[in-house]
Amino acid sequence: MGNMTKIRPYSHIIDRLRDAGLRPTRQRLALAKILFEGGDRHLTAEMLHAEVLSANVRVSLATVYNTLHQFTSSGMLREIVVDASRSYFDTNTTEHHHFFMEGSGSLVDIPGGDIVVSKVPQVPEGREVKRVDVIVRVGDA
Amino acid sequence: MGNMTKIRPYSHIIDRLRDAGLRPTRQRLALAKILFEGGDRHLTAEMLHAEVLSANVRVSLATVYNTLHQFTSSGMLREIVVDASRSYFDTNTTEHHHFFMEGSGSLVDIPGGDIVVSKVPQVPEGREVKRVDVIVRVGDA
DNA sequence: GTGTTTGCAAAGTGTTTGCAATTTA
DNA sequence: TAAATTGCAAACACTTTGCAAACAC
Repeated sequence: MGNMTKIRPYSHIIDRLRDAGLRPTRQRLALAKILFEGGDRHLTAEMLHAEVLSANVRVSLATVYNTLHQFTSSGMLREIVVDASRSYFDTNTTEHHHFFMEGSGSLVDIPGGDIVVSKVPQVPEGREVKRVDVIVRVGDA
Repeated sequence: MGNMTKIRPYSHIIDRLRDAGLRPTRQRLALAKILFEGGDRHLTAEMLHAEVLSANVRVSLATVYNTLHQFTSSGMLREIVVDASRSYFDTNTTEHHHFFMEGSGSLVDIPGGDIVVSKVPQVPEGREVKRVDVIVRVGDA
């Protein structure tokens, strides 16, 4: 049998977009394919833009930004802030944390269970914890 | 006896600047006074700039940025990233973590011992952990 | 006096926006 | 065809930089 990944149809991506209320346009399909069929990834808008272009799909940077935000709003991506001057988008939306390599500016996942955050103090009255981010900053090699 | 805080001389601030190899200029003194005599604070460059101006000390925004970076390099401040697009500077450089109030964009300290991060996985070979940041993101009231 | 620091205004970065043209359903 | 989406270029917010004038020692 051939490589299942390669002959995988677009239908599941199309369904995912439809479920999020987004029309499966050429641009969104190309971006979703890169984001969701490459395993767990951490990309900035510029990185993703360069990657679509190199796959020979013409998409503007503005559309990349719009799309990343739409995907984030519908829960398909999570935005990660490690560096005050660019946003990373993480395709893994399950509970987990990150190593941040200060030299290369790259992120590496730390599986959810591998870090335990305990004793988080009570949140100021009536408020709700949206998320706990743990970033382990690692120096150069 | 009078209020010790009020009559406290500038000499200790001057010493602190000198120890960091920084000349105690009018601008740096005014900024250091706001930063280090107001307890634990979390300020952006713009916030600090507004505050010096309202204390009637003329300092340019460029100098505020320069000074914040000089203070950070010499360990008097710590930079905190919670929001891609602006940096906060924390006058508390001891081990601790933060609540981030998404509505107001404000930070609240969580004392060092109040959160326990355990089982941080081994860092990729030969690298060193510089810092572990825990940010508890809290929704609006 | 000499080297440091400051302020200004210009430049830089990553990101967002307005709107006409294009595409999807 | 009606509504959604795209791309462009301009606008933005925050931050950095170059350099002459002002300042500290």
